[in-house]
Parts: sequence; structure tokens; C-alpha cells
Amino acid sequence: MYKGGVRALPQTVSNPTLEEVAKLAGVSRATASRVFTASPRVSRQAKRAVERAAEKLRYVPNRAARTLVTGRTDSIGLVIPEPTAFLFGDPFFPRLVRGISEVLSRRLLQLVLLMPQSTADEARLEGYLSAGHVDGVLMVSLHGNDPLPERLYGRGIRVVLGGRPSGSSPVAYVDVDNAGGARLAVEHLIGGGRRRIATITGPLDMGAGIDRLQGYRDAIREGGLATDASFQQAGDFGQVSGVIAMQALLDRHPDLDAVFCASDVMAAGALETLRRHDRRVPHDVAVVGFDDSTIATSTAPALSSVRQPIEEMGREMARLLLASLDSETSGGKRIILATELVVRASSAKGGRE
Amino acid sequence: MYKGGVRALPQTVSNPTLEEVAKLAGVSRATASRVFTASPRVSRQAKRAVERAAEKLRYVPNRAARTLVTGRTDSIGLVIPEPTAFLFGDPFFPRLVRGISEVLSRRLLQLVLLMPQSTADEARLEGYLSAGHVDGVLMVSLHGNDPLPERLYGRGIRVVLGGRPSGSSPVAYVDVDNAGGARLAVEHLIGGGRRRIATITGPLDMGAGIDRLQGYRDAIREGGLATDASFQQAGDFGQVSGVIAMQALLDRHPDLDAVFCASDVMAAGALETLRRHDRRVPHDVAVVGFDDSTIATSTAPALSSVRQPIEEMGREMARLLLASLDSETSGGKRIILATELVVRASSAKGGRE
DNA sequence: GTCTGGCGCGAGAGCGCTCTCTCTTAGATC
DNA sequence: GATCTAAGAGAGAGCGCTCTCGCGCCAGAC
Repeated sequence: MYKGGVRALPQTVSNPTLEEVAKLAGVSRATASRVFTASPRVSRQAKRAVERAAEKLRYVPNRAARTLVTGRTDSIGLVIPEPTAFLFGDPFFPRLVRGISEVLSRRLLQLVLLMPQSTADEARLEGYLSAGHVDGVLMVSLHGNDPLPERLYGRGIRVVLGGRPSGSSPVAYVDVDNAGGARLAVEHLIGGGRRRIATITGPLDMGAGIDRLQGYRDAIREGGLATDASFQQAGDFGQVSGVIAMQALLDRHPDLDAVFCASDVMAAGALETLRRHDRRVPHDVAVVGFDDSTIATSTAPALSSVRQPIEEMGREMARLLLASLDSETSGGKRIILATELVVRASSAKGGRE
Repeated sequence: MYKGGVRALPQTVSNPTLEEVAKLAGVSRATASRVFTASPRVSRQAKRAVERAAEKLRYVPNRAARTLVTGRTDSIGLVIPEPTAFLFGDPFFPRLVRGISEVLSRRLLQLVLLMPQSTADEARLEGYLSAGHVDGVLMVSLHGNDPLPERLYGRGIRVVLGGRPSGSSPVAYVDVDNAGGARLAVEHLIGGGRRRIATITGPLDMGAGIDRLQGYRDAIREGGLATDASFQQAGDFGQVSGVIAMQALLDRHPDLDAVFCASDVMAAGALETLRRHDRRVPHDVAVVGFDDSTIATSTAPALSSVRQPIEEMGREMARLLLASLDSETSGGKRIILATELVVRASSAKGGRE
């Protein structure tokens, strides 16, 4: 019975070894190896002979053996805690992967995704990553103060985060300009004549949640309006939390005239509540979301939103990790990518003059 | 410069080896090894000494070395071609992963996700999987006749598919009862008095697309209605294709009174078109989707849909693979899981009497 | 003709681990 | 007290590969 323990089972199909390839090609193992490591010191005919032999035997180099001696795996781990895949139900995740892959493929590195489902999974994951299964680790969207990145970092494993961690940390990261994006959104609302502007925040134990709130506050203050905590209501980026938060805000401020939501999904929930309360959007209340996800164009009215360069974030994460792998020094670096406001019907200026 | 080539670089942090742990614990390497392989023949005190030494040195067994001798990696690959993550933009993907993880975690196996982004990626993937990086492979939702599963199978690698391949194949798979689900949906429409029932199909080079169409046809025929190809319009599971297909169907049959869509997302598109043509749903036209995704409850009216047990599919895939790993014989087995119809407003019987 | 240099190649060590085989020793049996 | 047994530990081989070292050979310089 296959127990996932550590006991040797007979290989069902014992793969050919380099030794056999070399013998068939009539060369030494060393020469055959040189062919597969693309080493220059091989004659054309030896190379051809080895290649032919390999093809004939359907030889594939044993990765474990190679890793054992080189200390390298040529693969990169991407860790995505379970909730993330849902939070941004939207293309966030595949877009990020696409950006990362674009860079890694060029270097012939294999991207390996890891989705811990539980705390137990995550503990095991630390062992997996520490055991030399990957050359470096990318991680996204940590809730609270996930200790994993720092622990890996402490082990000398190269780590790059997507989205800044909520605390301070020596680990390198790439983030989008959440505060800047939020500020753009709120400045746009102020510019449209709104004065009683509420916000539905993300979880405040995540960098993205904190920074988007900060951007909102900055814009409110700089716009000469008063920041008032009763105009702020926390959500968790999910739709239901948008519905509930909007309700709470309307209870406190029936006359609010705009709401900035830290995610499109929450904004969709907010729209639902506004509709139920017969608020016209954008006439009575303007709404702006964040993420510019596909949901933004399918709501009625279509949602203004802050667009983030997800693919670019993936690319930068990969580049940063590769640079760290090259440089023999790790950590510290951070890259912030610009965000952009996309205005749609939900906050149209014409909504109210 | 880190090239992803095959050249040894100095390890930034050279991890402690078993040898060092053994020395610190005052035992031989063999005894130390026994501790980590949970072998029974170790005295309590030797075990404790080794554990203490390991902790002190922060020792993690080198996986490559272990794999080299055991021939096992204790990890399982899950291959998801890029389009899939989009197609079922919805929780399909995380739900599947959750089901799989549930089973694998219990065996302490690591799930590794692989998302080839291009044909080049896929070619490289074959090498990766063949090189002994994983003990077995799970694959989902193949477009057309993807040769990868059979090639891996041919190499003696254990493979289990999620969703039957469109052609015939010796590779084991788990699938939901697509035909049965479609049949339920159409029987429900017929039971509601509908007679001019159209369908928007999925891509017909995918098992799911083919089978859902087949179920539709069977139900139509058995309901005593005529199957008529002009009532069938192909889509690609995406929203836009639903919009367009519905338009084509209305052009041909302005008086159709129901439409069965092979995905919820296409159904949402169909609803859009129906609304634009002033068809009331369900009064004039009843609509049923497939997948019972979150979108089904957020459309207006809410969408009747066929529910599939995604988590269960993940679990069964994992179980089948583990069984195959145990049994030393591979392939052949197939498991079909029941689907279920969830009736909502879009096909309410009261819609028309 | 000799000397030099570099190219191509083979021999062999060794990466870190598991596992088999063998040895030691303590306890059980007579 | 002698013999047997089995539990616990160590020695050592070897998994498949890469890489260093050094040897032989031939082209070009003198």
C-alpha cells in the first residue's frame, strides 16, 4: 500500500540512466552528461551520437540526481493561501500566474503552485520549501502576520512577496500603489462635487486593506473635508460584506453621496443595498470600486474602478526573485507599481450638477 | 548570473546534513536516518538525541537525496491548462483543489500545481513530469485531443484525468454525469410545458461539451419532441458566446420557449440577449444553466442550474491516483459522479400555465 | 624537428540520503 | 552458567548525476 512514507518501491518503469545512454552512444558518462548540460566541450559527432541514443531510449535526466549535485532545481514555488483564490475570484490569480510565467519560461524555470488549505498544510509547506524543492519562493496576499515568509527568509531561502506584508519585514516585495489608487478614486469623487464620501474598507490586517484606507483618508483630508471614522466601515473584500457594510453606512449617514469600496466585489454588494434603498447610482450616490475586475463591467450601472497592473506585478515579482538568486544577497528591495482610475457610469460626473 | 542552466552555484546557506545531525547526537548516520523515516528500530533515547540535534541545527532532510534513493517524491502534480482557470472563472478551480488536497494531505503528500501557459510550456512540462518530480499526475479539462496524458501514461507515469477526454483513451478518469445532468435539465423544461427547447452547447471538442449536448438530445427525443439541429448553437462556455448564440437562436426561432445552456456563464449571456429582445424569463422563455456557479444566484432572475460535485470529483481523482500508485497496475478505471438539478426562478413552472 | 596550447574525452569522486548486512549486547530459556 | 534470540546500532554500498582533474592528440609557432 502506498503510504506516502519513505520506503523504496520498485519503480514501475525503471527509466534509462545516463550510463546506458553513454554506453549506447559509445562514449563515457561524462561526455554524455556534457551533452545534456549544454557544455561546449563536445565534438559534433559525440553530441549527435548521444542525442540519438537518448532519443532511442527515451531518456530523461533524473532530476533528483541532478539536483543533488548542483544544488539547484530549476523550479520556483508560488505560494497562494487558499482564501486568496476566492477573494479575487476574478482573473486576479490567472493573470498573476501569466505574468510570472512569462518571465520564468524565458529562463526555462518551472513554476510550481502551492495552495495550502489549512494551517497543517502550511506547516508542511515550510518543510517542503526548506527541503530544497525549489530555488526560490513567491508568495501572495498574506493575511495578518503570516510568519512563513520570514521563516523561509531566515533559512536563507529567497522569497519575494506580492503585496506588502502588513507589518514591517526584511522580505522583498512588489505591490501596486494601493494608497495612490484609492486617492485617485476619492479625488475623482470630490472633483465630481461629492462631499459626504464614505468608504468600505478591506480587512485591516492586510497591507492592501490598510493602504486603500490610507489613500482614502489622505484624499479626504487634502480635499478639505473632515475625516470621520463613522464614514468608514470594514469589509473583507467579499460581496456579502459589501451588502452589510453599505447598510451600516446608510444607517449612520442616510445622506451620504458617495462611497469608495476597496474591492469591486464589495462595490457590487453595495450597489445591491443602494438599490434596495432606492438610491440612484450615480445620481444620489456615486460608487467607485477597486481591482477593475470583470464584475465591474457587468454591474448596473457599470462600476468605476481602480485598475492594477496584475501581470506586471507578476513579472516584477519573478524578476526580483531572479535578481535575488543571481546576486547572492537577498531581501530589502521593494517595487511599487502605479494604479489607474477607470471611470464608468457609477460615478459619472453628469450624475449630479 | 543565474541562468537556469545546469551549473553548480555555491549554496547561500549550506543546510546541515544528516551526517552532522548524527555526529551531534552521538549516533551513526543510519540511526539518525531511521528517526526521520519513522523506522521502528530505534531506542527512545537515541530518537530523542537525534530529534534534539535536528532541532538545534534546524535540519530538514534533503529531498533530492531522499528521492534519489527511494525513487519517490511524495508529491503529486496537478496540471491545469491555462484556459481552464478562466473558463470556469468561478470557484471551480479552488473547489477542485480543495477536494484533492483533502485526500492528499491525509497521506502527507504535497500537491503541486502546474499551469502551462503555452505549447512550449507544455512541452517542457512533459520533461518535468517525466524526470521524476512527482509520483503521479492529475490533469483537468483538456481541450481537444491533448496528447500529454497518453504520453505520460506511455512512460509508465500514473495519470488520472478530471473530465473524460474527448477521444477514447486508456487513461483513468473521473467525470461528472454531464449527459445525465443535461437530461435532468431538459426533462424539467419539458415537464414545465416547454416544447420549443433550444440549447447553447459548449465546445464540441471537449467531453463536457459533447456529453451535455448528448443529454439534451436524449431528453428531447424521449420527450417525444423532434431533435432539430437548428435548435442547437455552439458556444465556448464564455459569456460573450452566450450572447451571440442566443441571438442566433432567436433569429432562427423567434418563438422558442426554453433554452438549455451548457454553462451558467453562457446562460448569463443568453439572459442579456433575451432581455434586449424583450423576452420575459421565465414567462416567455425558460432558461437553465449548468455548473451551479455563484453567478447563478446573482443573475435576474436567478438561474436554474445543474449542480456538479466538484469537491467530490477532486477527492475521487486523488483516491483513484493513490489506488493506482498502490496497485502497480494502471489505467482503465473510470468514475462518474451524479449531478443534480437546482431549480430557481429562471425556469419556474409558474412562469407559464 | 621540438615545443606549446587547447580541445575533446575518460576516470573517479562525491552530492545526502536510505537500506541491507553484520555485529554487539541484553534478556530469556534451559 | 551456557545457549539462543532479538533489539538496537554501525559500516558501507550505491541511487544517477555533475564536475574536476589529467591525459592524449593535433595544429600552429619556432
